Amino acid sequence: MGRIEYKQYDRFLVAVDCIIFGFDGSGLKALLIKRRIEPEAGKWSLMGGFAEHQESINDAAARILLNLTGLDKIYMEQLHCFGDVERDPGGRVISIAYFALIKIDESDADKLDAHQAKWIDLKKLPTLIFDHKKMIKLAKERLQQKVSNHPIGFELLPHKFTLQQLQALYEAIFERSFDKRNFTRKILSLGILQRLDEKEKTSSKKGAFYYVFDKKKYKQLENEGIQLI
Amino acid sequence: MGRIEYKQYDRFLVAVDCIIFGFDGSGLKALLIKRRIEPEAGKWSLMGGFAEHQESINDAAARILLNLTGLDKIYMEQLHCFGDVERDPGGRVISIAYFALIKIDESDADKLDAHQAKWIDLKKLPTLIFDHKKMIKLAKERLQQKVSNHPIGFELLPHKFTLQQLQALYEAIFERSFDKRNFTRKILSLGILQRLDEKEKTSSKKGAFYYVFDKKKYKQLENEGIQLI
DNA sequence: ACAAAAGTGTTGTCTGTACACCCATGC
DNA sequence: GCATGGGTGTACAGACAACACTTTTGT
Repeated sequence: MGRIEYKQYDRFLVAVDCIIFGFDGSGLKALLIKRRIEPEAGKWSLMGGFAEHQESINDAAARILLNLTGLDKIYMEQLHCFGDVERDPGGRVISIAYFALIKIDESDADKLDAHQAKWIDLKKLPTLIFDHKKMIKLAKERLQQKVSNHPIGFELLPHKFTLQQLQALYEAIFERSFDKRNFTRKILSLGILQRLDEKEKTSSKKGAFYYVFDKKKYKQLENEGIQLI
Repeated sequence: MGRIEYKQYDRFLVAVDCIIFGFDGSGLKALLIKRRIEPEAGKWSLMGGFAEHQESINDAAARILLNLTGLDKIYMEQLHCFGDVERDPGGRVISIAYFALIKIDESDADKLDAHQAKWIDLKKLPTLIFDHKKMIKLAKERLQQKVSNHPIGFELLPHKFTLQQLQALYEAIFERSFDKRNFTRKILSLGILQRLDEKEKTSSKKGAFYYVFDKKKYKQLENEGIQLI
């Protein structure tokens, strides 16, 4: 069966835009670039690109993320297809938005520089091209929802982290504070964290234990679903 | 600013496929058609069509739904973009899937006949073309999730309905049974149902009160979020 | 010895769940 | 008067939220 049908229908440019989240200990950040092509060259933008025929849309998203950050095997999830007629003044382009969670210090600094990419706090977003601000807003909502039931927050933290870092992350994502005692009890009761014998000593004299996320224990729980927040 | 850029990139056919849910008192149903174009003509399929340049993707979905059912102003939500390279043997087509909830008796029977459309119980799906079964599976999961927090289930019921119909709907969506007393208490405690003075008398001698969904009261609650299940 | 962050328990309230009987009516 | 589905209450258990003091150790 050849690819001979469907001749008479309109064809579209298909863009992929990536909302890349990171966390540096204080606020939740998105990775933004200075756009290099017209229209709107020089303006703040999400990292994006056009899908190609020989790759799936998911693969296109992975390629674009790799291109900017040098990272692959990253947590990434399709967000939404944005398909308004006038969303891109450069043409009839639909955009499939993806959001990704990366460890902020693992990205390739040279590549980021080459794209003039910056980590920008979600509370201090500049003007963005097209519908990119809407995309980020939706991505943040989806992240909140997802994080409530899945332990994907760990994708944003270093391999080992303290409970305080974890709590700070959740507070940044949900833009609210949690009671330290309740938070600790809840998280530990899930049984998906493993305490190391090592302590983080830079931010206190007593020192705080490091923990690691135990993926195996989580896999066991996954089907029942977990309630984190 | 003309539409002169982006010349060198690949262009895609963009399909829209609609998962149309309905409820007839027993099982949850999806509206399927016999496909009329090659490839795979004559096979069971979701209702779909190609997006056109002068319409948004959302508008395309609404057009396709109207085309099949004669209905507009229907609850419809974008589900996911399916973008695998080989998903459609007829060409490099990406598909944006939408799911819709309609009142099964309000659809236009002549139009359904014209497309050889049938309401098929989700538990008895036939073989479907392409990735359509995957689409339905994902749509059902999304419906469950959405219905847990939003009163969209009412879109599937007649304007006035009994508590038993409502419970049967939820049991069909979640594929489990609920305790009648707990279900009634929970639903009524939300304060979004209004009891009519009228009773449904065909299925019992005592008769069951009709209720209507009170949209205004729901709007007041919407921001807090509601927990239905 | 003191400053600074780490770590830890108890109580009351709310929410979910399990469970069984009387009611109204048409026949 | 009886069969049929309609409608209702209670008690227990688990989850959540509010709340403050002691511990460790580097200086």
